[in-house]
Amino acid sequence: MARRPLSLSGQGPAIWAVDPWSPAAGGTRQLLTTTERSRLAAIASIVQFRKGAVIYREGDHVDAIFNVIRGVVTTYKKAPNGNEHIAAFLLSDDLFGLSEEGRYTNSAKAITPVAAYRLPVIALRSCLSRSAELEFHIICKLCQEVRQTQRHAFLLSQRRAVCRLVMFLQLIEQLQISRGEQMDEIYLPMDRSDIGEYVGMTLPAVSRAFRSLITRGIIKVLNGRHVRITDRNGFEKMAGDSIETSGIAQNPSS
Amino acid sequence: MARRPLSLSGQGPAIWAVDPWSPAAGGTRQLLTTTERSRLAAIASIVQFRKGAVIYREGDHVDAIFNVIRGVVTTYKKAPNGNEHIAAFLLSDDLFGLSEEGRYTNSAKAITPVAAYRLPVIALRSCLSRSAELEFHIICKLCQEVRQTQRHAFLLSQRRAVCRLVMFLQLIEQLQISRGEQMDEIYLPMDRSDIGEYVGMTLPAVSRAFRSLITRGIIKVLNGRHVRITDRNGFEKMAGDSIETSGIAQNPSS
DNA sequence: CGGCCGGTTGAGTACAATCAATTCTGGTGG
DNA sequence: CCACCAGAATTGATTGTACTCAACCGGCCG
Repeated sequence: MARRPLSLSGQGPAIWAVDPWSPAAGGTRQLLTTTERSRLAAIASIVQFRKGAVIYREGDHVDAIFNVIRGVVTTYKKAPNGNEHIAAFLLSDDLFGLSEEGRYTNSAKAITPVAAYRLPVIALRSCLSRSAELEFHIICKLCQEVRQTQRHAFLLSQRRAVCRLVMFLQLIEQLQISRGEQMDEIYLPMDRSDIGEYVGMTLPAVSRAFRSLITRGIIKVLNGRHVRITDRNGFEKMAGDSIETSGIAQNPSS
Repeated sequence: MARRPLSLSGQGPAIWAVDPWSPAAGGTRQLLTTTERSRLAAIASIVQFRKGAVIYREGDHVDAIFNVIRGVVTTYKKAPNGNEHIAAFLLSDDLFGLSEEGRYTNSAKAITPVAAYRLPVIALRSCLSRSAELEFHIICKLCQEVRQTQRHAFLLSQRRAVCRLVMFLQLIEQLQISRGEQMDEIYLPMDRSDIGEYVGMTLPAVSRAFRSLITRGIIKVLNGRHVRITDRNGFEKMAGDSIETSGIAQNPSS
């Protein structure tokens, strides 16, 4: 909430993504050059939000987009029946503030304490129009965004609950690996309810799916938020099974 | 399949989308100027596909992206259990060929006869790097893409089948309205099976959901592919209900 | 006419939603 | 330090919905 002029934190806005076209150009990395970052810093301010704070609401007039520095943000939408659906988790170096005809298409809230750059669209647009290079980097990030959202949709299309949960864990793990964080265990910055709203199941169902994986010896959960995969093979298998509840290896006929 | 040098069909590649930031700048419209289109035409070739033809496969090396001229394309992914999941339906003036590190992230196939521009990425990149304006239009289109994919995910997060189907019909209707096609009835260019793979249900379930809407007098189906909404009010209601099977108007307490 | 394909319908079952009770956990104050 | 509380998370019992498998229909083409 507290908005203050850009101080000396970081080197300016940052975008973490992968070039869609260069084969394996170092995988995911920082796309912006230092000059681009400082140019963006010139138009940005830093904003901070407490855990739980709503950053904007669906339908609000858009005058800025955001770039996460620290913490976790979710974008979400209320279903007509009252359920909330989480569209995405945004981590550091992610962008958020997607809009349509000048209105935000989702609401956004901080699920941890958050610091972010606030980039006014007017200034940003003129900044973009002067640099094809910078725009190209935005294009790369947007492609990343589309891929991520497609993976989310793919996850949601799975019928079995455990399967959805496993794919979710894979998603988060992939995210953390690409950011170079610890690879031996998965850290979940969100609570069970958030997970449920993301994977399209109720809170009890999330809990049961976790239990199912634990009793099968596939994962181990430490503080509720630290997950360690104890049976990588079974884990991957779990992502794509239809009915085979236990290991009753039914022959893949046809 | 038949690739031939660009002839005199159309005025070159086209992109149909909405500027995310200008409030109601004419809604969805043609983003590219005629000079941009002819500049792209210079590097494009026209390709055609028969109904059912696979255009590329997930994991193939990427050397071009595509811009639909006529017909309908789907991008899809095979689930580990064998189910196919449709990520998107692409219509005229849409782009497809999303990739990651030089590999297509989905497969693509024509579900009707299709004509498309084929834009080699190498040429396209150098074309983009010379025009910030053009890149900005691509950015707008990508934002559109993200929104559309988020709507898809939102649809998939709904639990009731009829609800998903109604949201699907709304999606298609919205698409056709924004393109200025006939608004009195919805035309479905895809078959029931495709619908099922998009909305995450089995073919019988799709059929039953249609029947449910028909017997309730909410829609009327003509040739299987032409849908007319006879009870707009009930239709919208249907999009967001939890259990209320019939019209047992239970008071919206709280 | 017979087969094939897209689509519909029917019966039984499995999975997750619902509602509700209970445990666990972290934080607060006595 | 412990009792207490509130919120998060787990577990239990029941019900409903959509999946599965299978039969059936209607149009189209050979």
